Amino acid sequence: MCGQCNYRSLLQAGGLEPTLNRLRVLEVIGSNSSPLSAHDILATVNRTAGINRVTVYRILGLLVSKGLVERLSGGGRSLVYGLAPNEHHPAHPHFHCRSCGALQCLQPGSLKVDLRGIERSFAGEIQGVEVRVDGICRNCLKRA
Amino acid sequence: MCGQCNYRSLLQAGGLEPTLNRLRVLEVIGSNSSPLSAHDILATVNRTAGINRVTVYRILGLLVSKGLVERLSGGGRSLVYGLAPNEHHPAHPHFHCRSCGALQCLQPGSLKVDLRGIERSFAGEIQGVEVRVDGICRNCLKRA
DNA sequence: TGACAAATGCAACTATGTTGCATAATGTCA
DNA sequence: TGACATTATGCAACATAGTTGCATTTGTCA
Ligand SMILES: [Mn+2]
Ligand SMILES: [Mn+2]
Ligand SMILES: [Zn+2]
Ligand SMILES: [Zn+2]
Repeated sequence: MCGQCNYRSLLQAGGLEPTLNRLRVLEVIGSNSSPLSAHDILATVNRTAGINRVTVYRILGLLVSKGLVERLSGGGRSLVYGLAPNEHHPAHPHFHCRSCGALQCLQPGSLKVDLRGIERSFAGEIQGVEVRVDGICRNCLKRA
Repeated sequence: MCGQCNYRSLLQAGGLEPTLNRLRVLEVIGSNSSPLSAHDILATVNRTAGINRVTVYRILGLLVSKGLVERLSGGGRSLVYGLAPNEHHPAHPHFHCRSCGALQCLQPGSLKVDLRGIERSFAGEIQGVEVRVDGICRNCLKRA
């Protein structure tokens, strides 16, 4: 979630024409409190203006390839999309509820990952680390 | 990968009849050096004896629900399956190559995750943490 | 053996994501 | 501005991953 990002500038910084569709997709991702699936992004954008499913997938691919958006495993069958870490948005882990499927952002720094061991012993190039905590969310605990 | 597991006992410990299909699926998972997709498991089991695709999915669901096998995000569209952590198999992170898609197990302990911050601040029940490191593997680096 | 339950197979289906190709919108430059 | 190229979008078809309903087979046990 971000109140400080200028999405038009972000797109231009990534070398992408700031078309209306791209702006809408990026705004939906940026204004949501947790990462969204392509399906949810499509549905949300569609509430204000028509957009094709394939266009959404293509825009998501572009945004990820330019580093504006990160693509994560949602814990289920679909991938989810959130703003990529930047100066306003520190990287952070996510929590996936195995009961209701909800996904939430956890505090940046709430979970420390020490990469030094891998960086020493691993022969490839490390580009990112995804941490997903799984369990039962508070709401589902109450219901049970 | 495991040379020490008695798969038949594992199944029985999980309250599952040790049918041939279940044994074969569990052996394929247990003898591979990295987690496998349902597609790969099906193909491997099929080399020695016929088995239906749906049966494989159902067995995988059972093995996961009984805690014998863990289901992970493979970094792409499909989920992958590996032996669940136990006394012979400490939990460990995985590496996903964005170029060739290969998945490898990393050393247990090569990447330390400190859960204490979350355990203090998070209201739900934490059941597991999945860590996936993404990047370019050694082979793909050489090729480039 | 016969009754019952559990496991498997098969067809059809859903969900998610991709490709090829046509059209529409936009940018470039004379 | 008008011609032309480039880029973005839409649409249909396809591909892949996973699920469901229901019939058949296999196993358990009295
Ligand atoms: Mn987040
Ligand atoms: Mn592993
Ligand atoms: Zn929940
Ligand atoms: Zn590779």
